[in-house]
Order: sequence, then C-alpha cells, then structure tokens
Amino acid sequence: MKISTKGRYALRMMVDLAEHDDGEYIRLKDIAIRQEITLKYLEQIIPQLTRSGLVRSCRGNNGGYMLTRGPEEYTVGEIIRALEGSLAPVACITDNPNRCPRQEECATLEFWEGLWRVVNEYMDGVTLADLMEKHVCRTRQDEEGRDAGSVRDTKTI
Amino acid sequence: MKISTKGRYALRMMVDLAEHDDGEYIRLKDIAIRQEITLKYLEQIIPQLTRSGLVRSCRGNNGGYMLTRGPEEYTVGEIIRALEGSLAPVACITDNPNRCPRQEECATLEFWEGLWRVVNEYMDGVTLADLMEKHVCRTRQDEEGRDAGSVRDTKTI
DNA sequence: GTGATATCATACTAAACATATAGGAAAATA
DNA sequence: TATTTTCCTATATGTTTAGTATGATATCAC
Repeated sequence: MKISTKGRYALRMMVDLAEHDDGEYIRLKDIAIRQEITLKYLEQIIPQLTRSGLVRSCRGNNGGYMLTRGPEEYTVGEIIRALEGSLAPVACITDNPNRCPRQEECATLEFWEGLWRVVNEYMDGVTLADLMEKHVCRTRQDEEGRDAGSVRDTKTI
Repeated sequence: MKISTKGRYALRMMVDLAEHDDGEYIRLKDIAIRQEITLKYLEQIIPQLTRSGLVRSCRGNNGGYMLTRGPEEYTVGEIIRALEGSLAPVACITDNPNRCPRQEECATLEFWEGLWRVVNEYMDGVTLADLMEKHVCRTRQDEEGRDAGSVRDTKTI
C-alpha cells in the first residue's frame, strides 16, 4: 500500500515548478538542488509528466520546464496517476488484461472497488494550489518556531 | 499503491471462516479448496491472524481455525493491517525509524497524512459482517443470471 | 559555426519484495 | 500408535524499486 518514490518525487517537482514559476523555463538542476534529489533520477521521472501534458519542456541553453496550466487546474490525482498508473489497490478490478475468474463469487471485490473510489476521490479533491497554500503556512510557522541557523544535511527519504 | 496477495487472501480466509462458522474448527484444507489457493501458501499467511488474536487455532485431528469474535466485531482495516502492517502510503509519516529530515519544509507531507487517514477510515468502516451480507446478495443475483453447470478451473488472480 | 548548456534516450545494477513451493517437526485425537 | 492437523523454516524465482552511468540531441549566445 505504498506510493513509490517516482510518484512522490513527481509531485514535489510539480509543487516546485508551481512555486518558482516566473514565466521562464526552470532548470531541472535547480529543482534537484532544492528538493535534494539527484538530477539523474529526476531526468528519468519527468518525461512522464511531459508526455502526459502536465509540463512543457524546452531543450538547450535557457531551457527547462514549466507548467502548462495554473496550479489550481491540476489535481494531485492526475499527477500521481501519470507516474503510478491506475491507483487500483488490486489488479482484478481494472478492466485490463486480467479480470479474475472468481469475480462473480468474490466477497471482497466490491470492497476493493470502494477503496479505489475513496482514494481517487481524495486525490482528485486536492489541487497543486492547495499544496502551495499549506506549504506557505507550514514554513512560516516553522521559521518562527526554531533557531534560524540549524543545519541539516541528512539524506532525504 | 497495491495490496499484496497476503492481505487479500487473509481477508478471503476471514470471510470464509465467518461464512462456514458452525462452532467446530474449520480445516485450512477446506478453505484452500473453496478459495482456490494452495494450502501451503495459506499456511504461511494465517499465523499472522492467529498471533494478532483474530482467529483461534487447534492442532491435530479435528483441528483447524475459528473466529474469536462475531463477524460484526471485525473491521476489515484490522485484518488488512495485521498482514500489511501500517497502511501509510509513504514511510516518512510514521513515527518509526525514519522520519524525513525535510519534514518541516515538505509541501506534500500533510497530503499523504490525509490519504492515510482516508484509507484507514474507509477500511475501519467496513466489517466482516458487511462483506458477508453483500456476498449473499451478489451470489444470489449471479445464480439467477447464468447457466448453472458452468465450469471454471482457471487460476485465481 | 562553435561552445556551453540543457533535455532526452537507454542501458545497467544491487537490493528488496512478491509469490509462492517444499520438507519435516510438533501436537492432538481416535 | 496412526492419522491428521497446525506450525516452523528453508529455498526458489521472478518482478519491482531506486537508483547510477553514458552518451546523443537540441537550443541559444557569441
């Protein structure tokens, strides 16, 4: 029942792109530094976002990435699904290749369909803009509450 | 974002135990046949349910397993968690060994906490008894709708 | 057009996890 | 004591995760 790093990092990239949007393309290198994730790994993740039309890319000098819409027009659900695929908790409820032959007699099938629906509804109910707002509040609170010069160089999970 | 076979099979075993409860111990062999899962694999899964106190076991002749409570006293959540562990979608929101050092500045943390809550609430809102009821309805509908003698020996997903 | 800088494409790898299968020990009952 | 059941542990196999590495290709400033 875990979300992989690809989905999580993709979401963080999208938030980063939204927060640093100034009309120019944003280099992946800068995102990598800010998010403390290696450039090479992000390079491998972000094409999924480009192909899904969630971001626009430009090569070469002064190239980079930018959002294709306003932050309030993205749901977290579509971002995560772009990387994780369907969020169905079990394979047998998708139409896909493998429908289970026990479907008609399975007591738990509808339960899993319900879980799927609940997860999608939650994720589609939150937008990128929502995450940005919360983030501003959190960091502001946080800066008040601790000593300013604290160094942290431990590894990101 | 998947539930493993262990969690799914455990849930099906619990429903099976509930539906065939007649005060006697139920042999795992019978569950294996009904559920079309190998005995050896179920043998490996069910000890988690015993250790968690969800079922009671008895060895030897006429031995087997039975529920320790009524079906309406089990939530699906506790059954799944007994096998999958915490249903936290990301590791960094559990208190456990690895809290993320970026926690205070992370824009997505609260989102994941919300997802965790939603998943738990859904799963804890459904009982074993609920699954049984639905099952009766489903199979009854189903038996009306198809020819009776249809054979299915394909593999369970 | 050349050099610098960026994305893009692909291959590789180590470790963990999923999904079982198999053999036999221990206990309970008839 | 024989049979039947749970219980424990080892092994196998394939897939996924989470990266690292190498180099090609496009774009722009000069």
